[in-house]
Amino acid sequence: MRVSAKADYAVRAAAELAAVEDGPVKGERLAEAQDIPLQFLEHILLELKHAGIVRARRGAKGGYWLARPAEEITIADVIRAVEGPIANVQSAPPESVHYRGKAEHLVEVWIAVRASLRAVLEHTTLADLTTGKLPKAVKRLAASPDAWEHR
Amino acid sequence: MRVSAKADYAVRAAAELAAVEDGPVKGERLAEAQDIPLQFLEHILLELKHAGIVRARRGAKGGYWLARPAEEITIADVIRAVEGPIANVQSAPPESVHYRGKAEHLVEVWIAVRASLRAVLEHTTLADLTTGKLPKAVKRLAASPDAWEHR
DNA sequence: TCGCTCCTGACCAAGGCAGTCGAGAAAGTC
DNA sequence: GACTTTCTCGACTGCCTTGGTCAGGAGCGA
Repeated sequence: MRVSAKADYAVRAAAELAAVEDGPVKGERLAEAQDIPLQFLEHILLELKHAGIVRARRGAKGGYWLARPAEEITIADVIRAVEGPIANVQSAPPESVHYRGKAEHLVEVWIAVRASLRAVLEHTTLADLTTGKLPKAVKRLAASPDAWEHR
Repeated sequence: MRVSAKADYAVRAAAELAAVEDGPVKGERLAEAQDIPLQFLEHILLELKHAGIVRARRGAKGGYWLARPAEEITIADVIRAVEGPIANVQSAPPESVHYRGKAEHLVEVWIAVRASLRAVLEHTTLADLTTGKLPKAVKRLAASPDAWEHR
């Protein structure tokens, strides 16, 4: 139930890419802008490339750029690219686990958990993130003061 | 973004306890009912005890029982007892991280993620779970057919 | 062909995860 | 008081993930 450094870095780097439209940005610049260890970031960018989220060119004037418009890439896409499926239970998708006894309805709870995560992550795009114009439902969730409380 | 075996086990054991009201249940019976390795389960039950969710007595006729009524214990309580805070980013609470550059609004997204998890987990009690009468919002989330799709 | 930048695999330390083991301490039961 | 039952709890283990670093290679542009 936590967001790994890798996922966090990946989203931040992608956001940075979403904000520039003129040509490739080199890894070094992304690393500086977001304060991410360069060599680690390069691994992450490679995964994003393999997932078809980012493109890259080598050599002078090389760098990375988004493969699709920022409006069409969601945060969920980025996280899945580096972390695999969201909200697995015991490394298996929730719909495939089978509960017995008094825990039968637990599967519905995990499904609901996943659905509510998706509701946030699949509807927020990189464009939303860079402009700050988050979807209304997300804004509403983040607006409540006790969403900011620690517990 | 995954549910650990420990959290899953903890909730299942707690659900099993919620379903009996007559006296203590021994660890062995819980382990069998939910198919959980006994010795591992005992560690988990101990943590639940330290968190004040469960009580225990040793000796013949000993066992475990819920410290409070099942209607007053939420799944979030149980998960926090064994896993710590829900939805941390990089092992720190989301409201304490500071983003720069184009990722500034990311903090709101993580807050929204946490809030939406809480909306499910803090409103579902052990009583809801054993009776199958989940909160309406949770039912609604789990009812959508594509909540069950893999992706 | 030279310099730049990405690409990739190997490696590493620390810590978490999912348990197992074994000795003890309390609570009955006879 | 002996005995059994059951929780308590620390130690230990093997494996995997996390969060990196390092070194070399491969493609690109000039």
